[in-house]
Amino acid sequence: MGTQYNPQQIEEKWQAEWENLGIYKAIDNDSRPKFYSLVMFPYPSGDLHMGHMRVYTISDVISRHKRMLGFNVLNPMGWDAFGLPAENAAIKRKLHPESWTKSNIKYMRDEQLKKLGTSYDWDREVNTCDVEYYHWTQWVLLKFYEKGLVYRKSAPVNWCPDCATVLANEQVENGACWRHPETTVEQKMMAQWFLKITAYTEPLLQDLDLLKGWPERVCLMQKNWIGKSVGAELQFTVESKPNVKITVFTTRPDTVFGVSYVVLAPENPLVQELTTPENKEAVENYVKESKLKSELDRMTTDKDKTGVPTGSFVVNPFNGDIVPIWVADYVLMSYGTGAVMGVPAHDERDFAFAKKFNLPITEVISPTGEASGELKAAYTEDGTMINSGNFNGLSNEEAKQKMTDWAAQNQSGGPRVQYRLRDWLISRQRYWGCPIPLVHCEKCGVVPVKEQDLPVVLPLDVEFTGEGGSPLGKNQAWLDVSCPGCGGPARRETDTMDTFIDSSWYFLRYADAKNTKVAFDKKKVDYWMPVDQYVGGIEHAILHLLYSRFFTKALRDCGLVSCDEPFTNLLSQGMVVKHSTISGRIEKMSKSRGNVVGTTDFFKKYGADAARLFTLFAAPPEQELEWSEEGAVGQFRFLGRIWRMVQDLLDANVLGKGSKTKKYFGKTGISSFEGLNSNSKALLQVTHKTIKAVTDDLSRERFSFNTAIARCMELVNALYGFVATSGGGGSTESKGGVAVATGGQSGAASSDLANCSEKDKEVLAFSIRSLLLLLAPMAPHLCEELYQECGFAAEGSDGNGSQNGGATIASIHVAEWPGFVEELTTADEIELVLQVNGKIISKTMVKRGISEEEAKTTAFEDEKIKKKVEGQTPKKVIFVKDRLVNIVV
RNA sequence: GCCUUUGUGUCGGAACUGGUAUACGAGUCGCACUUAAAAUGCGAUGCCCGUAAGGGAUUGAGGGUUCGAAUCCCUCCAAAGGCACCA
Repeated sequence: MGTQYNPQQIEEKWQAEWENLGIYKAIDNDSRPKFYSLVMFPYPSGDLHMGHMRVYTISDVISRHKRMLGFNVLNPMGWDAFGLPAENAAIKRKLHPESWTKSNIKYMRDEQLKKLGTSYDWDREVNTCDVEYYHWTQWVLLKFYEKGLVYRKSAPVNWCPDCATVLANEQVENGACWRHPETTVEQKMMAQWFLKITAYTEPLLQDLDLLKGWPERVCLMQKNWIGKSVGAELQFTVESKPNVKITVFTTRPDTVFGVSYVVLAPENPLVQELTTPENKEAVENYVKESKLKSELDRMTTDKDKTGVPTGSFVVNPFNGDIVPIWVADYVLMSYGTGAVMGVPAHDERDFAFAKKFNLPITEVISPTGEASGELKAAYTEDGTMINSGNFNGLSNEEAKQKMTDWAAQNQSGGPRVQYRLRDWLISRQRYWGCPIPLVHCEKCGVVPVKEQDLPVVLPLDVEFTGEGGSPLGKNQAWLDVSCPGCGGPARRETDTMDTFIDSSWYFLRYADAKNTKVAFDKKKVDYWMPVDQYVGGIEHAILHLLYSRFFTKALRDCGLVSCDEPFTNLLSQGMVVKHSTISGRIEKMSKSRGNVVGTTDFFKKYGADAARLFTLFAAPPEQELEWSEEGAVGQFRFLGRIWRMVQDLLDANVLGKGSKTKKYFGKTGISSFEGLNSNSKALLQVTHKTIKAVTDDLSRERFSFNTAIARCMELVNALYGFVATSGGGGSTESKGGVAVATGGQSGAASSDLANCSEKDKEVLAFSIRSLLLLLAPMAPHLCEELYQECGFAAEGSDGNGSQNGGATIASIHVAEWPGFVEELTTADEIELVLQVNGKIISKTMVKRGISEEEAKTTAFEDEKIKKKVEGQTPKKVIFVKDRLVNIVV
């Protein structure tokens, strides 16, 4: 029997065995309570590193724990396989995107995810670039088309020159492409396909309140992204053209008496119409200049305000004031009405603009109710209305309401809600994506492909030149099609879908992954959905999570699913960072930073269990984790410590098949101190305490894997102490109520254990069994191996059943999660802290559950306390049960 | 500029609803085993004063609430992230 812990010898063996046994298969419509555990599926880029492994480890531990708790667990995996890198690899290395993607998937699945010891139900694997999958992506899009959620419009769009395609607003960060932070996004006017996500703005916003299991910051980010502003629309009639009105949106209708000008965005079509001949040249130049500016330049807040007057004027409907119309690029055409009213006294931007161009500044809200003379800055706080006609004297909050009402009654506007969220631009001028199932007919216009003609298959025989648009546009045979409407000549849409569409419904397909008739069976989806626990990176706080919420609501309205929200609970794990020798800083693990730790080498050297444990132990899941070789080796040592102890006990016939010790325990195992000596009692107590603590740590409220492992380490330390003392060598002393060993050696001593009482050995066996069960979700291979070797597997049977080699092997991963007895989780003696004025003076051992009276008496009898309170009368004595007595003098 | 989060030993981090600050691990040191090293087992280890017994300060800084604050409140400082001319 080898006593060396060698993960290589056990890990692959068990991975194969688990697959054989099929213990990770989810069962549709099972009677057990369901638990849908989901992890954001990866893009098959080719090679996962330890940084990637964190999210899979966390999600896997949750799944395994739930399985042991008796849930019917769905823990699936798949591939977000359409996307640019595949296409770029095709251009660069002359590989077809399909073969490149497929070989990456094979490697990542078989050599990386499986070797991590994950518990996926691979029968439900999905791959978004498989025609069996994207067939249904197209089908879903057609459903949305029927609902009027898909439309084409010509609009200024974000163009990334590096990707050679347009991007959605959500994919633009700081004016640059989300994939190419160095590449400034250009604005282009193009006819593009959009998904009407704005039809769901309010539900998307309101239902954030339902997401109690989401991190607050994610909800907040979505809320900010949706950007609801409640205000009013006000209309200003053009003085020279009474039939032309300028509509502005404002959140501050209360400041309308302070309007000293109105500004149009340079792109506003009214600019041309309202510019007087003498201002024409200046305005045209200004508009031309601002078009040349990049989005990024225009967005910088701290640059000087620019603008030119149009020469026209408008009438303020409230007070009849005549104010000039300006053009300025601080007003954006894409938000609100593309026109704003300028109130310098109460808006910082307007204040800067008015100062620069010497426009009047009229104060209409004052904190004191009196005009404060010359303002040095805009006053944006609340106050009392002044200089505002009939509204004077009101609070500005009241005035907001009353003035909006007034505008509505006088045909000059009314209440209006404005959102920042805009429709989702979904077309991409790229090849490696899901074809859009629409055709362009000369006669009929845009016509959807008939359902029975789906899928529109992406042709594989195309040429990749890397220049001049999508290869689809050059594939004449694919391009030509007869119109589904009139049968006449028509042309396929050459744009493909944004890959975020593929990932907006993949979690539904897992419920019924192999269905060839429909996208998914509604019954199955309704059984599994919503996802009970989703785990993924914070980078998708807006993008993927908002899109998926939208899809779920839209599909619900198509009658295809029943839930309102797809993901009940969300865990956003932190990044894995490591010191980079390139930058000299601690940075996110990535190839370009040269700080990656590969999986294969690590698994070979220390095993997947050690990798998993370190990832879980080094930091709480939401926090950043710094990879450290020493720390990881520490976990390898911990596993070795368990391994050696169990092997020694097996060799000594204290455990395992050769022993007479009881191997099968009920859910709570040994649940009484009866007949135990002090050593066994202490060990049993630590065991129950550990079961309680780990159970609590793994619960959703905490997901505190790091402390769960720490608790297991304490149990192992206690076990070593027990073996040493009970074995004969060394003596025992009590420290904090727990027996600990001093001296003695485990290896030699364990053979002495054979002479221990059966009762002691039973406690030891129970304790070890509990340890293995608690650690099983986190270190699945080692725990399974030792569990089987000890013969704990045949629980419930008479113990003679075939174990290794037989068909009836009961894996630890389907064993029942251990229970505990509350009374046995604490020692009967506790340390009572004695304080004077909140300072610790003394400590003393007392019985657990000591009464207030007794505790106080004990405190006043304590020598150190006596000395401290001597000659003073206690004002107050505070007692906290089983914790402390505090004497206030 | 606005919003959010986080500041605890040499390092990663514990301390759940205010009640023994520094669990667990890493590192370092010592002892045992060994011809030796590694591995392993055992022990020590936040800081200052002290030979010791013991004492003192301490959870980014300062203040407050409380018998008692890492934890609650206020101000400030630092770091990370999000939003950013959104009217």
